[in-house]
Amino acid sequence: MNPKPCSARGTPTQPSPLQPDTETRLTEGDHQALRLWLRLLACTNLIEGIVRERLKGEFAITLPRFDLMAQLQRSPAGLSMGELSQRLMVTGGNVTGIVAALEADGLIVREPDPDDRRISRVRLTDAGMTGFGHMAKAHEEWIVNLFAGLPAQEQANLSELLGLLKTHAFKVRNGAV
Amino acid sequence: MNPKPCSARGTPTQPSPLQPDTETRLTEGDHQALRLWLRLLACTNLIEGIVRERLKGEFAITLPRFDLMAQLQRSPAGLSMGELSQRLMVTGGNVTGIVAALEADGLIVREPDPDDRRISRVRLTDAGMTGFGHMAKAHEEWIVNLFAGLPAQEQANLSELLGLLKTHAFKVRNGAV
DNA sequence: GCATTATATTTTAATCTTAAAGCGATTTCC
DNA sequence: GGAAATCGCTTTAAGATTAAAATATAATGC
Repeated sequence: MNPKPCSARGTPTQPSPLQPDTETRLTEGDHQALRLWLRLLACTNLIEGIVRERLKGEFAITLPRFDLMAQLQRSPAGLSMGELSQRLMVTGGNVTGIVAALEADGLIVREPDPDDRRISRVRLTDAGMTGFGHMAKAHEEWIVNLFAGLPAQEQANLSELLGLLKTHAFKVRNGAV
Repeated sequence: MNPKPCSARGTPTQPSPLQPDTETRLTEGDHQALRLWLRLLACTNLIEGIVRERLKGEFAITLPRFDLMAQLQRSPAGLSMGELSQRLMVTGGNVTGIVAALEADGLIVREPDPDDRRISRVRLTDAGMTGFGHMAKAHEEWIVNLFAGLPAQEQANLSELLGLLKTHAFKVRNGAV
């Protein structure tokens, strides 16, 4: 049996993050699925850590703020807090905090909805649009480079396998298995 | 171009977490690597969210605490704070907080090192060992079931592809590409 | 021996995150 | 038209996380 840990972020002792290799924690006899899970986790955390680090280092922005701006960039007419919550798949209270931070930086604005006084409409400012354009371009390049270790055919393969895994995991979560 | 977001946790508006499907945010013309990255992220977050939810629901424990106990279980002689920090790949300050919480629950103990007064030695209590045994057994079963959608051969395949991806991403991070 | 440097840990301030409670505004339904 | 339910959002409390500063101990180098 020999139980194993199951998460992995990306930072060692004190300074500088990034160095996730969850797999060092493995022993003979572990179940294949457990090993695979730790590798999947290590891989995702490695890449996510790199993206976070670069966003912070090159654009002084956090990943959650980048993600929120990405949603707004795709909806130029603006989104309500609730729509942001759904699309980012986080709680409403979380959106409240991130929106407040971006608004304080002048990257987004909130306007009252003329028809429903419960609703706030959020959209990018001009500064937000310009800034996000630069970030998004760099971000896409990072991802393409990080995945360049796999030829296109292998990428398609990986995507296929992950699709199967996701579909099955969804079923398990919803009690359908 | 059409820049995309790049993270995904697992919770919608207000209550109940779990529901990550980052891929709904995709548009025609996105680069293959970007689509693959979002799928990888969605997959990992889906599974991690399920594990967190079950650990909380069935054992009233968080994932970071489970991971820390897993490390101690593998080192019956105990580990220092610094060793825990390295193995969990988180900062020392983070370990301080998690250890404090587990100690308050009586699952672990901290003892001074007889030779070096800077060092704290941390190990599972009897209650911690017993409790972790149950959790680890359930945890492994969850993972096996979540991955049961892929036959063994496909799992080996996925592992292989992730290995290549991880190796390449490491190189990119370290400036070797 | 003593000053300097290095090591182990904790503390602090920020950020992100959730769940739950609270507050207005709107809709429903007699 | 008014009570009740619902909806949209914010606030609060708890936890995880990092970076950086602070503290205490140990090791090194004259």
